[in-house]
Amino acid sequence: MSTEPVPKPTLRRLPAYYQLLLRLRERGQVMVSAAQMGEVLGVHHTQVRKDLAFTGSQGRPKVGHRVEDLLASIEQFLDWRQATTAVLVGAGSLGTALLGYEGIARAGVTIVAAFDSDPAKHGRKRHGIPVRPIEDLETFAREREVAIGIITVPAVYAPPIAAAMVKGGIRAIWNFAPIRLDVPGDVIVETTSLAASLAVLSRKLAIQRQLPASEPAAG
Amino acid sequence: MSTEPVPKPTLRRLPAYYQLLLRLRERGQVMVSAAQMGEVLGVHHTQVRKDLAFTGSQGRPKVGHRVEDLLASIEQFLDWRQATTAVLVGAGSLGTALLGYEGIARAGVTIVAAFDSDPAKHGRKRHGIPVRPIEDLETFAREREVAIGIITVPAVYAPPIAAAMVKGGIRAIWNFAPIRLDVPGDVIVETTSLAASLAVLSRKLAIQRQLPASEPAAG
DNA sequence: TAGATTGTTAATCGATTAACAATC
DNA sequence: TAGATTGTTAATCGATTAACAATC
Repeated sequence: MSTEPVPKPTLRRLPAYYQLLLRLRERGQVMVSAAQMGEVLGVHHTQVRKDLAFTGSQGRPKVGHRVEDLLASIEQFLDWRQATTAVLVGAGSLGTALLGYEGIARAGVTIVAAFDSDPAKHGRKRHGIPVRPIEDLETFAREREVAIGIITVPAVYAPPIAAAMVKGGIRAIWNFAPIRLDVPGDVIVETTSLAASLAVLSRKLAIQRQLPASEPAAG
Repeated sequence: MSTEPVPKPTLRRLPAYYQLLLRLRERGQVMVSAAQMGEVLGVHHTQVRKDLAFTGSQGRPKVGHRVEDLLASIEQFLDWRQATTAVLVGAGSLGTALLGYEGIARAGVTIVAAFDSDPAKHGRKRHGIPVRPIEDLETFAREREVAIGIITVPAVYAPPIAAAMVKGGIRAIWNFAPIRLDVPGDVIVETTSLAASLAVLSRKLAIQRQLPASEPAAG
């Protein structure tokens, strides 16, 4: 596998390609063109070709790509075949949803424990995953050699939890709190925000409300 | 309110600023500089200034911005003060999490009903919101003049649901399915993907595994 | 073969960062 | 005042789209 830099937008599109390919396979389709994939997903065909090229997959002129090959290329490129363990901190509404999110399993990631500060949740299970006291996080992570930490707590609590994760030897943090996490350079942090997406929607709606009878404007 | 085009990344950062400002206000802080905000959130200070300028907020040299003013500017810019109703289709794991997500209420959006194809869920409530048969979606949307439709179903089911929403007069769709939704030009579609973020993390981890003892690489 | 499709190189577009003048 | 901070203009960087040669 090459470690060549890949545009972040490319990485973000790969799961959409992957899920489309799964659907095509299910329908029995063997070959697919970049144009077809782009059409279904709303991505320019040139863009699709570039993205797929990054994964190392090769197509054949006039024929397209083998669905099976593309699935394998994406899996390998994202290292989804590698079994990886994770813990999640913050068993609230979003956290619980992630515990049941099949996209995590698809990426080869298994959440082996959840942690929460609320004693009422300790010992209970969410989607079959036990909830433990947050004090046990560091020890648990170290002993079980956990690779990924998922943070779904309010922003103020996120930095100390990240620190405990790092102490516990965690290699990567999937952060849902809107705050910068200060970690050593070899620890990966990927921050996600549902609110970000909602803000884009809010703004588009605000503009639409301003322009009642005309066409929608950009921005 | 201006309808000038605004960079999408700017819109996506606004909620993070907003939540930080809420925390600062709670701590009793009255003024804040772009540098401070950028420091906490990991955003370049020039970027913060540009983003805030889009909302129409003005700061004072040597003093900074009033926390209260920034909160008001962002609320107005995103039209969060406007009461808006929404429905959600797909009361699974992610859908249920969204029903309990406080960020939606903060944006002035109230989810008034959820819809699901599973009869076992009909008449039940999730986070206090009733789950109804999917057949009632269009009529409900029209009668209640619902503005936003949230789609949290598998990709194959998303297009017909989007069509029903459009028929029901919905103005904007928040789409969590990895598929393009074909809607009239005056209907807003904003597509979000949790898997996208996980793919970025997967790739970084894959590269880290390839370079065991050296520094992390890009891409 | 002809033509569809791939894959790559060049051009355009958009966002971020740097530089700097304005100002409290 | 001096210096910190704002806000804007210019330069850089990165991603997308267009053009086109290669090829099955």
